[in-house]
Amino acid sequence: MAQKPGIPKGTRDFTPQEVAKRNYIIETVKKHFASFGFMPIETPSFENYDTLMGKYGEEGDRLIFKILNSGDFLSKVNDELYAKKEATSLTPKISEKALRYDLTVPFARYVVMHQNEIELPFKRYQIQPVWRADRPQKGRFREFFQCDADVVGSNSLWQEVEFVQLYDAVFNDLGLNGVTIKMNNRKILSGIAEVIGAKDKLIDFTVALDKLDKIGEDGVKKEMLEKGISEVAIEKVQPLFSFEGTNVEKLNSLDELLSTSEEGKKGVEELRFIIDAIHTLGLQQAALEIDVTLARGLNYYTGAIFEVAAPAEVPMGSIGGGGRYDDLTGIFGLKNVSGVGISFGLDRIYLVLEDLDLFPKTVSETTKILFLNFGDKEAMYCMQAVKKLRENGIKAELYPDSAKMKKQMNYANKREIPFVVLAGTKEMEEGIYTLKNMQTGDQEEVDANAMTEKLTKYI
RNA sequence: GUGGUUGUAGCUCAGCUGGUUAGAGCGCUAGAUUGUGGUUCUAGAGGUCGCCGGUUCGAAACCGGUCUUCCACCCCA
Repeated sequence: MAQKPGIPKGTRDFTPQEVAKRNYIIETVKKHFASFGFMPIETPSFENYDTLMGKYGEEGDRLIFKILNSGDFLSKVNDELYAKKEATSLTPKISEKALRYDLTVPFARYVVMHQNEIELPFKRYQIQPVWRADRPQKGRFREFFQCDADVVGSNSLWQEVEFVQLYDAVFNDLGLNGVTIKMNNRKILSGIAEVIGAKDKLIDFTVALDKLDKIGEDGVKKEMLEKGISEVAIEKVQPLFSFEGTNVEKLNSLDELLSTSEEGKKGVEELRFIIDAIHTLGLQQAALEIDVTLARGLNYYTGAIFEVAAPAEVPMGSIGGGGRYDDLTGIFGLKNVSGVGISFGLDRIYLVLEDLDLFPKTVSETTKILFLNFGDKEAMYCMQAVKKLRENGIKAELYPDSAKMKKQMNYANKREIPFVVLAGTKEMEEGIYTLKNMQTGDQEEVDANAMTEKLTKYI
């Protein structure tokens, strides 16, 4: 009985054309990572259950794919626990491995495990798939790639400055104009919460504020009230709802708003340093913008927060993000090591480039020249030329079967191969090849050397 | 995890308030064309109507469940 083929939801197959385009993005990102001094590492696709759980909040725990233990895993569960049918307490008993959820936590684990062989500050990049048991929708998959660059072991704000430049360099190279690099600082958010007397509600406060552009001022206020933030407190942050102006103007208003908060002032100072530096150094095409509503990844970011928005004309969420975490390795026992990093969302960048038709036409080009097959004798004659072309770096191939000419020509056509060669008895006698240009339809008789030269020039 | 949406030929989709033999375009195969592709013409192959169950004399169509697609929420790249 034939099985109906399928793949799990939220996963995808990639065609040769898609792989070529994805590789183009990956190669571009890698090139710039390397030019900024980052070195590649790789970590296993699954980690110990305990390494991942509890690192991404309650929501994150739910979205981690757990791997069932091998063997008769249920036999070791006691009846009482089993009878409770409670996933949170049962899961750790039947699973001790889980699929990688992001690249940051495995990196923190890596740093701690390899601390004696690492030279600080350590700059690494990592391009690997991650998995989330999320419900898929546009630009959201259950298996997707992250491209991360992080530095650990340096508190210097120059790192943040470098990351802004790195974002700019990559998106500029990809020809993606009009991206906005949004920046915020956890200390500013803390400061605001402190000033309005809602320090204990920092997370609720920022999650609500983060939705400003989505649900509007009234929606945010409503949510804040529901979360138990007082009306008086909300009144104090009124300026945030209409936070306009240049970056410098925003910094000045923040200074004023946060004058009574030490932590808040520190945050503004950090942000000012980065903005000033970028202002002096300049960016090629990206816009750098302070966005006080930015609150992503709040579970571990402690300083800078980055997020990259696609050009306004594309309906797509963030295509990159990152931030600073002062003590990420602390949970694995290595204290006082600060890290800062950014991530590129490969799958979403792909969709944006596709949408704007920004992939170079050459990325998916394959074989340049196809030799038609008229029989074994002729094929052998062709293979000699094929070999020579390949030695000269030209992608060439012979049609494997002595099929009808129409079929072979059609094959070349479908694959958009620009040249075909017809070589039969006549050509073999004269030691030449009939070279046909598939675009113009022109044909000419050339010897192997002339053909190689012509193809080399064509490329 | 919550709410909605989608599924018919390889692909994109028709298919009337349930009615007997489920269609189109594109693609595919063959021929017109024995060493010349794209265009044209002719013929042909190809479907458990996502899956399971129910209602009915009768289900692609109605109902329930399930899987899948896409969307919103939650959250996030």
